[in-house]
Amino acid sequence: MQEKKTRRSNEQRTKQTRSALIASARALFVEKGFTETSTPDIAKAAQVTRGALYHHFEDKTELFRSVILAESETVACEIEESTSTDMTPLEAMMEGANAYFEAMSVSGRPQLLLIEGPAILGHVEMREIDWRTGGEELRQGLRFMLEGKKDDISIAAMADLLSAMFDRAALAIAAGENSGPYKTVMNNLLRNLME
Amino acid sequence: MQEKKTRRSNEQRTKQTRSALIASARALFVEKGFTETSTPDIAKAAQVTRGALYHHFEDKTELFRSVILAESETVACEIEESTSTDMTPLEAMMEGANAYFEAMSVSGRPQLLLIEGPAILGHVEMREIDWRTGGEELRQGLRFMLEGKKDDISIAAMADLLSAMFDRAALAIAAGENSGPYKTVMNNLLRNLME
DNA sequence: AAAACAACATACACTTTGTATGTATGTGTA
DNA sequence: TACACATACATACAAAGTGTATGTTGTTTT
Repeated sequence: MQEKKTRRSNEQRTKQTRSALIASARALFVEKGFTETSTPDIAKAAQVTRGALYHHFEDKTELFRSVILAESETVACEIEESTSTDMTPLEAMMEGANAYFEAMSVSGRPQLLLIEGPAILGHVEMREIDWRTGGEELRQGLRFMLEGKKDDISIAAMADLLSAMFDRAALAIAAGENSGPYKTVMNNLLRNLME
Repeated sequence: MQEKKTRRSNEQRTKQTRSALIASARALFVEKGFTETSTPDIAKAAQVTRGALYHHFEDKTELFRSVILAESETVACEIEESTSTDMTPLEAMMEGANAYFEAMSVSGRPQLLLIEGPAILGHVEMREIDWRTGGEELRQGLRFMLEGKKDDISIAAMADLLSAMFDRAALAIAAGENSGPYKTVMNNLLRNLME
């Protein structure tokens, strides 16, 4: 009759608790935003106590950071998997763009990565995370496509501006706008960059 | 000897108190962000009590909204004043672009309008505010420039994406990046849209 | 098995928010 | 001018949330 909870190694305990917290936090952050989400609620949803939360994360912001990092890495992986080495730079760009939109169509991602993230962690840190997780590929692609035509500074700026458009498109689509026009405009723009 | 505070009409009292609160709130929101700014601090800075704050604003968010609206309208005005009716659409666009960057170089504006705003008020409301205060002019300009070449839907999408680039450029510049490359890329892009 | 450590749990002190209620100052009217 | 009323503000309070300090249970090490 006694509910002897299965014996778990510390490693397992940590992994499971952290996962549960990150998953529950993600859901609540998406639903109500960072500030409107309380640590008691997160703990409740993850079926642990606040003590566990504060044992594994320095504070609420640190937990948020973990959520963002996980989300960001997922997106980066999905983009990377969509492209292969035997594509032309343009093909890779186009495929990457599609993969990005696909990845960002997962519920809550635009909100987390493009709205809450910059507000809570700051635009500068979010930009760094972006670069580490996928944004660099965009710059690489541009570099190939514009070899010799532009200096590196301009290419960096262009990559930044381009990714701003991708982000805005993802947000608009998430907000209910028709995806067609946005995707068309983006595709045309990429193509025009090649000439 | 007694500090008889000058008799003020209710209209004056309201105007002064609200102004003081909005000004102090703006400064603190820029300095520490919305969530990290407390209403006691705002009231202290404005030299009124929290009672006054909650008398004039429904809650902290409503005060924030007022700050954002004021800021947004200022930017819109500065852009509008920069253009005149005797310019070609392209000229007006270019001038408007310059005016935007100029306006967004005021300390705290990118943070308020592009980061905190979307997070606190939501991306959808911020987009509406944007349209009411200046964003519409961008769409108008595009419509002129692309008369007949594109349908209205595409033009709306393009305007949105274009403004996303402007915003990102403003943020990058505010974050310390060199403004040159960003402005150059934006100018070239606008020019290329004309052909 | 005992000590040591990691993973939690509980209790508390503090801050913050919004509201409810009280006071003062200005305003319309007789 | 005096009174009634409305508006602007002040104070007090209840509820909720954050992070920390300290206690307890489970796991690992020796």
